[in-house]
Amino acid sequence: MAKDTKERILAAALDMFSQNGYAGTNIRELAAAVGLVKSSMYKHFESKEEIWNVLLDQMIAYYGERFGSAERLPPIPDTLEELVTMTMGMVSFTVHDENVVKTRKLLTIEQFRDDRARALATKHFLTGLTDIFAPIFSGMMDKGLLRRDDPAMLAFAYTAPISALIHLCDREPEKETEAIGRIEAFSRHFIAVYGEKKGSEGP
Amino acid sequence: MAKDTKERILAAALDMFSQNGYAGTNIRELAAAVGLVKSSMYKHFESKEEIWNVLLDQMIAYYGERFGSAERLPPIPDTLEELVTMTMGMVSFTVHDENVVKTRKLLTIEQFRDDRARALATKHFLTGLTDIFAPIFSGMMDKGLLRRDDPAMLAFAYTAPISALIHLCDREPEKETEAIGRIEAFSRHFIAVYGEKKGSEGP
DNA sequence: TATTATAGTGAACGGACGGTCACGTGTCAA
DNA sequence: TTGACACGTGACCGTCCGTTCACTATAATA
Repeated sequence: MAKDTKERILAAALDMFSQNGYAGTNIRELAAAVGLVKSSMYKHFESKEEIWNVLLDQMIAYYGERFGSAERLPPIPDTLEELVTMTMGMVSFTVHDENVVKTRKLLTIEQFRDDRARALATKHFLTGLTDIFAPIFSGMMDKGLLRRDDPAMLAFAYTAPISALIHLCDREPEKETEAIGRIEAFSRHFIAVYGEKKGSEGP
Repeated sequence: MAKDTKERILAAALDMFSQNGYAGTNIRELAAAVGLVKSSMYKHFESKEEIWNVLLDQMIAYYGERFGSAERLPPIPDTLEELVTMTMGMVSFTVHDENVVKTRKLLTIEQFRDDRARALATKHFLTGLTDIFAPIFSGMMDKGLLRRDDPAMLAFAYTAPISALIHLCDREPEKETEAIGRIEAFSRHFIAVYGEKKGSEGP
């Protein structure tokens, strides 16, 4: 119960910051959440702001190694149905993983106060998703599964509505089932609109 | 400089709450922003929390009279191009009107802390938009401008990406021009995909 | 064994916070 | 003229905030 204290503090900070925001969180409660008293916090961090900065460092690093580098990309689906399956798997993860949910809430709350949070929020909510799906859709077009079109535009048209419903899950968890159902319905609508009827395309 | 003080306090509160959040705003600065000293605030509101509640009352009432009641709906476009024009007009308003922008930021920041903010956020960011566009698309289908489909699904597929880019404007105002350009591009993509080539439909 | 580093504590700090109050105005009705 | 009221102020209150510090217990090092 010694060296991991720092990490436990960061975990508690993510929890509390994501719920009450930076300004709405105080060191006493944060310390209590890890079984310490407030003065002990300063053995591990030199200020409340440093906790915030290290937490953001961590989130940025995690995002980078998880989505940033080339070719951690999922495989190109072989059928339209596979796209739906893959999508629902991703959604299920992102909606149920505690740390991912808390990270999203944190970025939502603090995006107007901190520049690094602002930049990471744009990645999480917008560019990151299209960057993942544009190459997928491009590959599916090559396989003749989707009609030829601008992959980036398709990726945007596909991910933005899904992202909106993920935000709904964050905001109103009791609507999660409904939201996930709507995501699947939207995904099927999407393949109905953009999918090619025939799976072949001459050279 | 007497009776409108209350309203000026509310305007300043919207401004500061939307920037720094409820917890990050203090009465002294809020009072100074309207040229008062903090003790004077309590002639108009009995607590900081009451300011918050009245402000939310106001936002809910404004939303209700603006979008809530039946038939404040825009007219059904007669051409696909008109849909683009109408959309861009709405977007321009919602991105440039100071109070609308501040309201959106406030709801974004406080949606996890206050239940009424939570509910209003869902209206602003999700259901309100689809409720406006579903009947529009339904009407356009009747006119043979859009292919027959579920109007609610189309409205969702149309408004969610636009909403995502409006959020981008709120978050990174320097990207506004780019974002608005992308909205128009998306709108044209949408009518290219869902629009009927011929403007007639037999009975 | 003596020394040093680490992790934790309680008490205390100055300052900022939300809120109260006695008081001074100006306005307006009786 | 008087009284009541609305609005604004400076001084002040208790509390909570982030932070510091002298101190202790423990465990590794020499």
